[in-house]
Amino acid sequence: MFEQINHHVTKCIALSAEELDIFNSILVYKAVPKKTILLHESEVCNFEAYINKGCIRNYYIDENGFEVTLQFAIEDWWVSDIASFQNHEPANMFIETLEDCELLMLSPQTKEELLEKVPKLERVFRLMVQRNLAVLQSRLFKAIATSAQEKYIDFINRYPTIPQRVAQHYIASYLGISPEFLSKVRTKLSKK
Amino acid sequence: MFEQINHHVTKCIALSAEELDIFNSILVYKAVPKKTILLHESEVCNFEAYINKGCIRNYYIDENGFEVTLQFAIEDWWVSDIASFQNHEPANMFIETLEDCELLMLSPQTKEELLEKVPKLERVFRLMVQRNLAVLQSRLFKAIATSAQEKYIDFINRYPTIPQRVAQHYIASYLGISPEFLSKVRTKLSKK
DNA sequence: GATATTTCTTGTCCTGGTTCAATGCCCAGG
DNA sequence: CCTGGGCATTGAACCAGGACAAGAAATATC
Repeated sequence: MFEQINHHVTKCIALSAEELDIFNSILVYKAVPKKTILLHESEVCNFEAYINKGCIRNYYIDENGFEVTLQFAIEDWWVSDIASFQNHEPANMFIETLEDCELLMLSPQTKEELLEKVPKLERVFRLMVQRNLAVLQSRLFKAIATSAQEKYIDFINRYPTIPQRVAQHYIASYLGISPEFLSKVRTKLSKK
Repeated sequence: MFEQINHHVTKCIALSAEELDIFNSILVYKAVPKKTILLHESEVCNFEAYINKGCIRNYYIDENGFEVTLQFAIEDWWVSDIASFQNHEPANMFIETLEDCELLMLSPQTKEELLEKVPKLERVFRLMVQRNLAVLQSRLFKAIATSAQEKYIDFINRYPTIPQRVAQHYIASYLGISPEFLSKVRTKLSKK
């Protein structure tokens, strides 16, 4: 059950067997069916979840009901609303499973406890956030500077397995275009 | 010289006088004239700079020469290409002073040294990155989901001092619209 | 296996924003 | 004091992508 996450963590930093044991003993396993809302806007997010198996998205909704998918997360990713989790403030996004999922969870308390017992992990979490930041930066850039077609091509290159797993209109909401237009882009591309 | 940055850091975490001394002794002061490129794309970023005074922007350029301003940074902010700095990989952005600046700089080596001597700061830097991430998330959302006019109104509410300090076309490139259209949005708003 | 529901496609019309060009403005340098 | 180069503004023509509607395809439900 823990091989995957241990491999994930030890890619960042070397840990002894005891440290890994502490780490694993603190994680809480949870199986969740698909279409479950893990976090609702304006709730405080009380988890950071490592995805052992499954697929999750988090998204915003604006006052007109317009939905923006912020991220798809699959195996070997973490999901959370970090700001809400960290500062115990209400989240401004939703987190929802798209498939049946197996998760390994931390709460604010257990994360605190973990970092106290294995301070080296502080670095792992910082690197995680940083990587996230880099991804988001390049995404913002593309959202602003490129056409719908380029965005879609870039998306399937970067996440080739996602299109087979999630409905197309979610991808449209990730790219910031209408589902109809995504469909048109796709037919245009397939004609080449 | 260090009051400002010390205040900034101790807002996050309590530090003893000795710890602050270590911190300050490691920082390197640097004055830089305006219009200086601090980091050029494809260089490795070797600094994290705290802005004691001045104004800086970082931006991407795509293959067609299209420019996107990722961030304006003023007093009490840090600038860097964190991914490049951390992983010693080539940057994909530029960092440029817009005014004469006074900076307090860390290099990868001195940051490492600092974190070793004052491990508590690890947390400060993580929180910094997290805050950055939260800002970027909400920005991506707005870039995708809102009109040019909304983006501009949101911008001046969030950063009321910036418009007086930087040229308008930089703001347009931050908002992801053309300078001409920003001008039209502004005249429209002023007529109300 | 039939039906209901959700998802995807296709077409038409419409709009927010771009591009290009012309004009005026500000101010830095001689 | 003039002059030249970047900025901002305005207008006209254009286009990428949105909104809406209607049908087709795929999935879920019983």
